[in-house]
Amino acid sequence: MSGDAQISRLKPGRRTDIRRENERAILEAAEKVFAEAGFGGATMQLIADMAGLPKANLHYYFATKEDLYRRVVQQIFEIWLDAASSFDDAPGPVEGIGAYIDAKMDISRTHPHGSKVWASEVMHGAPVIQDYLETTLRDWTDGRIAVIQRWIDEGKMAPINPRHMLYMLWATTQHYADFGHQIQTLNDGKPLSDKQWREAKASVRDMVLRGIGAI
Amino acid sequence: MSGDAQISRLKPGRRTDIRRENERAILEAAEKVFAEAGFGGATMQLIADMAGLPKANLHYYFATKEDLYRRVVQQIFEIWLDAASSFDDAPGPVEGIGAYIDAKMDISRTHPHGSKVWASEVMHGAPVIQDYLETTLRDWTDGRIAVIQRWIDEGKMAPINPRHMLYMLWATTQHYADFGHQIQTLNDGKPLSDKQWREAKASVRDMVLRGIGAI
DNA sequence: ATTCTTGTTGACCGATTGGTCAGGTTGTGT
DNA sequence: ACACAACCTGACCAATCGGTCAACAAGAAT
Repeated sequence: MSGDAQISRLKPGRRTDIRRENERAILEAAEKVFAEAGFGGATMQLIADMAGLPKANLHYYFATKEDLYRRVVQQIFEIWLDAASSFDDAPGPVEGIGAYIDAKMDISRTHPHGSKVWASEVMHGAPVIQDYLETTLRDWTDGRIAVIQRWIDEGKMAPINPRHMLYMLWATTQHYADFGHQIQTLNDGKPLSDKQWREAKASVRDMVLRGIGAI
Repeated sequence: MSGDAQISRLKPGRRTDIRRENERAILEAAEKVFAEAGFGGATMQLIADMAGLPKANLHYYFATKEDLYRRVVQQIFEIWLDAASSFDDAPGPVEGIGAYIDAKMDISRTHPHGSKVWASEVMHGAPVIQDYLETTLRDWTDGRIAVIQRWIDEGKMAPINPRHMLYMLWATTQHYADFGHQIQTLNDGKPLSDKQWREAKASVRDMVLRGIGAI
């Protein structure tokens, strides 16, 4: 994951920059292609074309198609985990869950491709990130359920089932990324405007917070 | 779509039965394979094996892979449209939306594969059912939004945005099918029991109905 | 019994795929 | 100037794919 910080650090180095830039371009292109075509439908040639590199060059940086795919999936998972920090250090559900919804809605807008790749991965049985689900995600989920249960016990929200609340939250926020095309079609074929996104965020936040009796 | 009701109807006919049974077996296998591997990852050979037929026989009933895929997508869409009738003839949101949630949750349990195929299709830009989104789905959505708006005007629920309420409803109910694997992993690797499904349905219904101020 | 339609299938084909590799170029340290 | 490592890439390959086809088997109609 991270272990190359010793060799030749006199200058930022053009060589290092080349590697970093090419890997970034490949990952960006791969995220888009995997999202739009799925793992099976994506081709290394298409990713290469979109990244502006010859196909053989992709295999210089990423050994196999699966390695590249794995990196893309890990990327969105880490982004989501970072956003989850909104949950901590909150005095109650209105602040904690409200901030979490805002963060996840923002990610759905800024990283729609990653969200789709994750959804596709899970739908296909999570062949490459099953261990993440069983360790990191499970631990995170259990921790937040405990926090929510405490808020319930303190009378700060209705006695709902915390687990199903999390599912509703995940489902609703990610829906704006995963089903973005359907939403756009129902919006006269135009992407949601800034104003419409603000209304979407406010609607989701209000409905969820009212649904769990926090407001 | 439907136009063979004239020729040779003396008996139910073994030939007709063969065709119906084979098409059914192929569609069932295809739904599963498309859901688990995506359109690009699915192979006609795999579908044939699962249906218990030689591959060449698939092309006798369905000309191309895309034709077969199209039929699978149309199937789940019609099932959802049928369930949407729960919405009509309801005196208020508690009955109408409550029944709709129940129906969609039941479908997520009984037809998880179809739901995944639909999700995958939409995520990839709806290449084969774009016209359905622009016609049937749009009309249906506009109609229900009008009903919901009427309920709001009659003071039967809070003045939420009907469109975003529908999105939350679709997202949450279909999440139990599309992300069933993730839910199962977080349930100690075991599928939801009958009791857990009842609790899921009740949780979703309660949170949504409370979220829109109907209870 | 003969004819015709429907259903069945192994063998095959062109196209595309992920991945390899040899031989090249470019930048870096000495 | 030299050597070395990192980077680049056209050409190539075995495997797999969707789809075709000719030959055949089985019911139905006459």
